[in-house]
Amino acid sequence: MPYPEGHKVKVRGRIIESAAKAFRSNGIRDISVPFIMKGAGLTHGGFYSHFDNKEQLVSETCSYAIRDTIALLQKAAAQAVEEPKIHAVIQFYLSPYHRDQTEMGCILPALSGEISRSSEVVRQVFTRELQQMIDFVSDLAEIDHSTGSALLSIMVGALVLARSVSDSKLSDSLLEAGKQQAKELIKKQ
Amino acid sequence: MPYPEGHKVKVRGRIIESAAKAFRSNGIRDISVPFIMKGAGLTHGGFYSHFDNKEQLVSETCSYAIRDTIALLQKAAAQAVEEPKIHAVIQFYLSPYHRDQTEMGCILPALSGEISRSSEVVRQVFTRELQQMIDFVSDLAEIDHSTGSALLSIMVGALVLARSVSDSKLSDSLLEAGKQQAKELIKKQ
DNA sequence: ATCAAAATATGATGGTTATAATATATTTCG
DNA sequence: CGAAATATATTATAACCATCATATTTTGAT
Repeated sequence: MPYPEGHKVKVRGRIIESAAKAFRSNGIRDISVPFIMKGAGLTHGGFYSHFDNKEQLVSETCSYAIRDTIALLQKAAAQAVEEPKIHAVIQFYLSPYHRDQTEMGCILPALSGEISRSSEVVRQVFTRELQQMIDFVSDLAEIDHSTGSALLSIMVGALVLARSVSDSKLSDSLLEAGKQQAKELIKKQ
Repeated sequence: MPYPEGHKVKVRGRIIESAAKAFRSNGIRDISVPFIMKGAGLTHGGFYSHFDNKEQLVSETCSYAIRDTIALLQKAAAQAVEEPKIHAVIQFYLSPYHRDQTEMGCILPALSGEISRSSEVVRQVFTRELQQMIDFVSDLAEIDHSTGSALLSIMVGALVLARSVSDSKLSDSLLEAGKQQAKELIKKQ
């Protein structure tokens, strides 16, 4: 059994990380397998010994990236001292920083458009992970899942619009409006 | 001057309509120039006598499609009899019908992900039209533009998530939650 | 009917893509 | 140190794309 224990698993992980970065800032369709492999420090040929095809990578990357996003938001929540944790999450999510750092942030605004046109398999994976995301925000805000869904919707919608707009003032105001109403939405319950 | 008066303008319009349909249900990157031309009843070669390049078509199609969407929502508003017009718009926007008829609906959930990664020119056009959209919903709901932005955000976010999910129950509940909170959001003012 | 202009079609080019087949390099174990 | 196994690289293929150059068709005016 040549090659160190778990070597392949590690490389596979690196490919997924590379894909997650690339997909977040450039979408799925615009990123090629060779480019992803280069990002993992490899050449394109080896790809198919790790994954059956690009679709499988997309599925696994989605799953990874949402879990990664939840971890990121958990960290944001942990930073809260006085304010409610959910406020810290909203504040971070709809910050100019998160808007501009597409490489690291939540995949929902970046990829959900493309996911909606993806294969059943990809969408199934996405569905499972989105549930987790809804659970996370609902629990944190101590609201029911319906309100939690709406909270996530406003966060995703505001961020995706803020990113599409070329006028920075309008972009900022979309974030601000989203933040304000997201907090209102929680209060009501 | 051969060919009827305004012939070229009409054909150009048909190309844009074809592009709007195709982009809405399949995204920009996944739709080729030959495919768009076929949709307009033409072959690919003539494309470049109508547009400088694909980017220019994308810009004009964006502009057209948002104005088209506003018209669609105006029609929905006109249908309202008892309820406030804005309720009718929200009801339509977050309906299963609108979720499933990607070919005709609003382009924001379908394309804003890709727009955010598009060229400055495209994003400028998008910005101008999005402003119109915010004006439209704000005026209709008689709310300020900040609240109007948030209203649009929740509508877009809920629809894009509802479209990405493979479980129809979750999808429906995302729409429902969005509708409910969208209406709450207006009430508060 | 015919002609010239305008619109469209055909065909070609250079690039990129996902994927597969084959070759090479790397590592552990004997 | 050397052999076998496994991971990675190289090269190849077939499809598709945006764009361009050239040919053909369509049309109103003569």
